[in-house]
This record gives sequence, C-alpha cells and structure tokens, in this order.
Amino acid sequence: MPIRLHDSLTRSLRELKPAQPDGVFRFYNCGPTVYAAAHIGNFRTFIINDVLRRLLELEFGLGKVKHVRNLTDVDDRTIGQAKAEQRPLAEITKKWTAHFHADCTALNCLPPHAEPTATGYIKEQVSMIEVLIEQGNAYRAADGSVYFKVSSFADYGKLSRVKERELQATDTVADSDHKDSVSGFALWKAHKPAEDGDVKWPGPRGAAEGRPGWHIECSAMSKAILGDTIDLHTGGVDLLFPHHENEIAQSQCCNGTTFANHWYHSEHLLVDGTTMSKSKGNYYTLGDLTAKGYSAMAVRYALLMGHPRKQLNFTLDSLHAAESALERLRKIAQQFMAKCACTETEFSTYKHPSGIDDWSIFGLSYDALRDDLNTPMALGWLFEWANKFDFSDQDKPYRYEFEIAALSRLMFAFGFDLFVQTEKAQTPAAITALADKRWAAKQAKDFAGADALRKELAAAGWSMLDGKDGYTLEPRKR
RNA sequence: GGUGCGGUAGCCAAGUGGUAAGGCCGAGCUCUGCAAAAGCUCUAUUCGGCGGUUCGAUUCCGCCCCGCACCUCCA
Repeated sequence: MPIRLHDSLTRSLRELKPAQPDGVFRFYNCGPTVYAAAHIGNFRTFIINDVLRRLLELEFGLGKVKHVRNLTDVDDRTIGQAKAEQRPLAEITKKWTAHFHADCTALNCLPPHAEPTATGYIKEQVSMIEVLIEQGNAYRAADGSVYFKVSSFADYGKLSRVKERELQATDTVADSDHKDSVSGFALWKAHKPAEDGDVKWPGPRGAAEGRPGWHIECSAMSKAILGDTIDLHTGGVDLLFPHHENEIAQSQCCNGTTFANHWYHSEHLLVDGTTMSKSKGNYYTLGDLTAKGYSAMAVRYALLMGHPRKQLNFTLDSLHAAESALERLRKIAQQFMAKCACTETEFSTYKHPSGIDDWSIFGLSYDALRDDLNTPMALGWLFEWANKFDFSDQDKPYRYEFEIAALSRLMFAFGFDLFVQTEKAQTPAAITALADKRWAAKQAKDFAGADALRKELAAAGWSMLDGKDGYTLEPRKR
C-alpha cells in the first residue's frame, strides 16, 4: 500500500513518490517566523509534517527523503519586534530560533535535513527577481521596490481558485505603504529607514536597496536546495493564499517548469472551539502547557488526535486525555517488552526504518497513517488490536518480537518517545520528611495517623503512592 | 459578499449505502487498612433540523439552522 496524501491542487488523494531518478523524495515545508515563541497551532502543522517525514523515511528508507523547512528571519514582524525591543534584528531572530529548536526537540520533531534562513539566501532571491524583471513578469515601482505582475501568469489562482476574484485592477501599483495590491505583490521592498532601521541589502539591478518580500524566500530556497521541481510542498491552510499561490507564480515564471508536484495543507488548531488569541486567554505556547505540568509528549499526542485536514479543537481536557492515553500506550508497550525481555533501549533501536514489511497486529494502524495521514484512525486501530491481544498465550512467545518491532516502528512514525526521561521535580525535604513519617506510621499499623499525614501531604500538593517495599511521591495533577 | 471546512455519547474524535472505531472522563466489580496502580465489565436504538432518492441513509441529493477558517505578508 503506497502513501496517499491529499493534494490541494487537484483536491484528490494522490500517491506520494519521488519523481527524480535518484529516488530521493524532495519535500519543502513552510517554517515559522522567528519573532516570538511559536504557539501550539504552529506546532500542529510542524508535527503533522514531522509524522509525514517519518512515514516517508519508513517507506522510502533513510537518506531517501530530503525534508526542508525554512526559518523566516526577515519580514515585517521580525523587524517590528527588533524595533520594539531596540535590538539588532539578528539578535532577535537568533533568540527565537533557539527557542523554536528547543520546543521542537521537546516535542520530538526530527530536525529537517536543511533549515535555510531568508537572510542566508538573499543573493538567490535577488537573482530570481532579476530574471522575473527581464522576462516581464515583474516591474520596478517608482520608489525602487519590485512587484510581481499577476496578469503575466495565466495560471494565477489555480491553487486557491480565486481566479475569478476581482483581479482586473490596474498594473500600476499605487499603494504608498508598499503592501501588495490586487494586481501584484512585492518581490522586493525598497528600504524605509524609519521602519526598517539598518535592515537592508543591495537590491536587484535597477532597484533600490532594501529587503525581499515574503513569498520569494521560499521559491528561492526551494530552488537552491531541492531544485526547480520538488515532490511536495506543505504548510498550513492559511498559506494557501496568497503565499503558495505567489510562490507558484514566481517559481514557474522564473524556472519555466512545474514548481511542486503535490501540495498539502493541514488545517488549523482551534482552542476551546475558537481561534486562539491572546485576548481570549486561550493562546498557548509549549512553555505555557509544560508550566501547567503537562508533558511535551502529551502535547504532541493531543495535536495528533484529530484528522490533519480537519480543524482540531484543543482543550486542557483533551490534553489531559492525551496524557492518560500516552500512559496507556506506555503500559501496552511494557506488556510486550516484558514478554521477550526487551529493554527500553532495545525498544528504541527497533525504531530504525528497516524496510521490514511485517506490521503484525499493527498493520491496520500503519495503513491508516499511509492513507492520507489518518492519525486518529491509526490510534483507534492501535488500541483496538492491543486491547484484544492475548498475552496469556503460551505458544506465542516467539511472536512477541514481531509485535514489539512493529509497535516500536509505529511509535517512531507517530514520533512518540514513550520512555523519555523527564526531569522529575525535586521533592522538598519537608515533604520527604512527612512521607517518611507516614510510612513509619503505616508500618506500625497506626492507620489513623497515616491517613492524617496523607491528608497533610495532599494539602501541600503531593500524592503518596504506596508500594510493596516503599513509596513514591509525585506532585498532584490539576 | 466570495471561497473552503465542519456539526457524531459528559469531553476529544474516526467511520461507512446495510444498521455507530478508539481515547478521556464516569460507574460497578476484583484487588487493597486507606489512597494509588493494575485487571474485568458497563456507558450513543443513534450521528444539527426538515424534506427527497433507496429495500435500506449517520453516510447520496436539496433546503434551513449553527460553528470555524481564508479572502494580500497568520501554521
């Protein structure tokens, strides 16, 4: 069964396969703008793309997938943030890039094979713009900015189906604030000292110094790293128009060939049934959630609970459900591991994409993933089969290794690291003292005293879990 | 107004022209000094509303109601 994925261009499910003879699947995913902490909505998209990349590696093999995700480090927002903080642009973008990487690591997202920055590819962007000017697809405005002439590209609107929109406006861009207009969008923005400070580069021939427009960076970096035609280009739905529409226009006019063979867009995350916004108090970053005591892995799980092409309603309750479900998954894995004395490390080593085709009882789950990345269905099958698996079957021991290898690979596809070593909060000495006291009381069969101490611990925010030979303490959740 | 996506149990969420996956929560039982953990069991005569097509619709069609998103620099 091949991997099939929805294609926004044809609005149908299409098989994913590398077009180039070298068999390498080329895949570009629009990345974040590094001017603040990314929110969990952003991460939904990146996690979905991470699952896709893992799936492709499982399918085509390691080294047969080239995943590129850019960092937008120069645009209105990054410049605005630098200005607001009165710091150099590079300092701001460096800081938030590091923050983004830390979040990605915590969420167990594999680093892309290349992570280009817009400022690292100014030359490439400038040359593309020059080609577009020479060919008559772009023109210089009076202030030295350069705009793409939408009317010069017949296929404009094909992706977003907005062709019939009122595109009949003039070819002259008269807007004074340098925003895109109906007939064109900015490829190059002339330097404006008051807004841009010292952020500027030499422009395309005949244009002023300034900085690139937003859309051109992806076209240039995709071309530079992956070539003129790529296998897949992805992003959130909001990028469908104008960003991706404009990328197609620029790239195809410049390169004279198809830009991307396949387009995929994941839907947005809703929080409490509505758009996330700071004023509604439902705006979460990963840090906000981990500060509440949730694990990053649970956040990842929660973001995969819904179909990627459907809006997903994220709530603190659903995150709690994710935390429990993940714990359940861990128990399931341990049941299999116990049967064949597999260690956590060994479980992890099974993760290597191996081309093994035996998916054992997890085949349906894996198939669901391959069928348009249906993560909720895959999770459903996973639990369904794990639940009905008979662990008491004595004739089965030799089979457990297949089960466990399959489960391990499935966990790799989802990107669930079941055995991450999480930093346990340090238990205050006073709490330990109380717990010791209670344990002693319990051993002495002073149950009334033990209960009183349990209550005291609870009041202090700790749960005491009694074991056979001792106790463990953990912070009370919620 | 244009374009697109949805409305399925207390919550989250799959799915199919043939009679509703899964997770969470909750309940009961076993276990347990208590608590936790673990195990077992149970939890939608019904899929926003009204019509239509059909032997049969939650699934197809029409209309209506409601929600969300995009419509020039938001993943």
